[in-house]
Amino acid sequence: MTKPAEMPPGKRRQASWTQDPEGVRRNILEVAREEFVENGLSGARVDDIAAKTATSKRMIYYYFGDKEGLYRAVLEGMYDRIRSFERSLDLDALPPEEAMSKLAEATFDYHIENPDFVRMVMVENVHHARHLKASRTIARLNSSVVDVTRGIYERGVAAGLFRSGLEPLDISLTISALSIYNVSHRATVGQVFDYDMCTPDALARRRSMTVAAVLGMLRR
Amino acid sequence: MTKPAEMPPGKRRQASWTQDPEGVRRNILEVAREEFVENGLSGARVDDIAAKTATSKRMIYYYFGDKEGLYRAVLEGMYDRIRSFERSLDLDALPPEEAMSKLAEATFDYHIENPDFVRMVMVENVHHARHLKASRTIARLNSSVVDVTRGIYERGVAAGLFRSGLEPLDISLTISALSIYNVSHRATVGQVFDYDMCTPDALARRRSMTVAAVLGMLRR
DNA sequence: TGATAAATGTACTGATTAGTTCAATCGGTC
DNA sequence: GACCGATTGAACTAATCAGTACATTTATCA
Repeated sequence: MTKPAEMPPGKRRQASWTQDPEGVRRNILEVAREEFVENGLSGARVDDIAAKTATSKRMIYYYFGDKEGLYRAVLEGMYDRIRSFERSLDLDALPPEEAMSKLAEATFDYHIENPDFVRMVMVENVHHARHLKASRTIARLNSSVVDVTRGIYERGVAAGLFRSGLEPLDISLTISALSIYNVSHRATVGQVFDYDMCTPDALARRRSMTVAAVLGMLRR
Repeated sequence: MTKPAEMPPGKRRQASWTQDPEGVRRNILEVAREEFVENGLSGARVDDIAAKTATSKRMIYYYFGDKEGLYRAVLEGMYDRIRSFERSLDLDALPPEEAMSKLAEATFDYHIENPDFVRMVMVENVHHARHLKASRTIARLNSSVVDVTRGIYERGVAAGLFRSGLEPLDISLTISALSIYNVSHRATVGQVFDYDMCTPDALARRRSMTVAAVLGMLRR
């Protein structure tokens, strides 16, 4: 009760400590996410990550092997999250146009609320998705959103509301493009056009324009 | 006439050399563009750039001061190019819907044909547009495209073709989002959905969907 | 309780990397 | 043809950084 009580919580235990593999792992992953999202893979520093951790650099290598292993683990975690978001979508009960609107809005909102994911995907694209390729967990766990989109689209075509001949995947990609852009290009757009896409007002506009664009593209 | 004739053009002059400031500058910028586009700012190596140059590392620092100065110069060059593309647009003679289609298509094509620019903008966004901010040349030389868009949009509204109340800038951003995505996210989409957005077929589809989305969003 | 494996801390190292030093050479000019 | 600023080359350096060696502590279980 002499020293431990005054420890800044989460940092610097010395004489005695208790094992907590899962906690250490989580802690490292959290810090690493912030650093990779902020600085990219090559910009992030293992020493900086370690310093912001409750543990030491040693542990990073113990659990994740090397810097890229850590990066991959962060990436996988983020894809896990969005996959579970996609699985949570349940739009079968709604009429086609409404379902498609809700799908676009939910996707839009997800990206606004998860800028870290958007930035990580950007970083990964700069690296030509090399680490995505290397990850068994992620590869080929793909199409849940596309299936949702296909379902809605086909109902819409059957109901005579949507024009036929479109690829569901293309529809998904259009929604994705319009959703991601607000986050991914916020900085350059902000600078070049002196316009912040992420104020509540701007977001409301861009959100409704996204829905309008998607539905406009589908209607016959 | 003894040595110079057999020099691999652009590399390794030694005993004697001829001054060519502009050539050296251009050469460095070209190589640097490739490297920054491929590896990002922190991923690019000054030594690698120098090695691929017809000149030496010394010259990089002589002309550009430091790594960031070189990066900024590359960035500025790319924005110069797209600004001149934007100025070249002349759509006033066309009826509003056709003009808007052509604008969307031209923007789409520009990004497909200039993946380096798209990637550089991505990199810059990862850095929160810090270098764009620092560049006098680029800052505030903005809105030419938006002016073009506004012109077309207002003609369309006046003609009763487009619904009113939209922001021209938002229309520009929608076109931009749909155009950039194909290049910027080619790698991750390719991996996650096992789909190459940049085959001729895929591009044709995405191009026409982009036009459909933009017009669909504008029509009343 | 003692042996063993898992988890952790401390201190170090070899390589890489941005940036520099110093001097040589070129292209004009007077 | 000598002088001077602009341009260039080759080798060097100080700092940074990913990764490691080695020792120590904790938990588990027989």
